[in-house]
Amino acid sequence: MAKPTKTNTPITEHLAYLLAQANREINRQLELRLSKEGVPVEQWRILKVLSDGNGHSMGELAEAVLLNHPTLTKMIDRMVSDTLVYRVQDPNDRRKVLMFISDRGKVLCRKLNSLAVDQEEHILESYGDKSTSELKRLLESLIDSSN
Amino acid sequence: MAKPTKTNTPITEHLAYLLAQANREINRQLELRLSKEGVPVEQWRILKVLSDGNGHSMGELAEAVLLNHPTLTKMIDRMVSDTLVYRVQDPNDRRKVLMFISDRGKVLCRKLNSLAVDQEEHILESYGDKSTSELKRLLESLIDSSN
DNA sequence: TTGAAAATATTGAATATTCAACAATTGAAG
DNA sequence: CTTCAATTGTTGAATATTCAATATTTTCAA
Repeated sequence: MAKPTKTNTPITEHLAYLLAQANREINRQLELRLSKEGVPVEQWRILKVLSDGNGHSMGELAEAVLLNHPTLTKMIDRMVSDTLVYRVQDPNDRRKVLMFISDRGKVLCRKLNSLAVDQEEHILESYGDKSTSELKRLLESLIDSSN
Repeated sequence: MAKPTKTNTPITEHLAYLLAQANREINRQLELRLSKEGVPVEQWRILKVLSDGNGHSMGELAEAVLLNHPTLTKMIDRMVSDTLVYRVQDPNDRRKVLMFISDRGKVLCRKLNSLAVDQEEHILESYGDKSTSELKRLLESLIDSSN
């Protein structure tokens, strides 16, 4: 008795592919909005994390904004040039650098937040309240289960 | 009467962020498996799309594997060097190039498929059957609603 | 207390991606 | 038909990312 031949799964049915596709699409839309202020998505994330007013080390930041260290260092260099953020050496551990958001950064961050909120609202409209919160829940739990 | 102050949404609650995070994690795991054969995820996708044996134009491929044209061209150059795929000029429209998978490509693709299936099974175990299929359904519908 | 290992951030070279310009072909309007 | 705009794919320069090596500071064991 032959085992039923496994139909070769098309790529569009792989979870990894669906995630990549959805991520790409949503990110593209967000990028489009944020480009009104000429800011890449990653910089918005950085500003948002720093906008709690606390100092965050580079390692912490890299983790939070999903960038690896050297990439973050170079992006922060640009943001320092633009006076959106600034570095302070951690007095408690001088290996570390603490990043802070500047006043200019805060102003920009508020504008970006409202652009991002626009997008979320747009998604809620076309995709629905229920689906959105359910999707978020499932994504969180997937992320959890992957650690 | 003051409108209730909107608590500034932390970044971890944005759909765009959750998608990026989940995508990154799942992709990292897949990358790890495929690295056993020394092949990047994008090349696996290309092989998988081409493994239907039909010719696919560069534009079609770029769309399917989520790469933009110049990036795809250069990746295909590498794959042609590795004799995994080959180019044929489309006889019906000589602007187009049709890509085909080679025998060597097919052999590699089968190995990669089984590595990818391993991963999907691993996800099913830790994350659950029900959650996985529900997540896939929601992602598909999000992608649909974004077009 | 000293010295080796670990943690943290940055740098520079190698690699990859993207943008804009280009070349070739097709389609379609006049 | 002819010409001009649109489509398709590639190229080269500019930009960004990554990997490996480095410098600095801290931790901790002997």
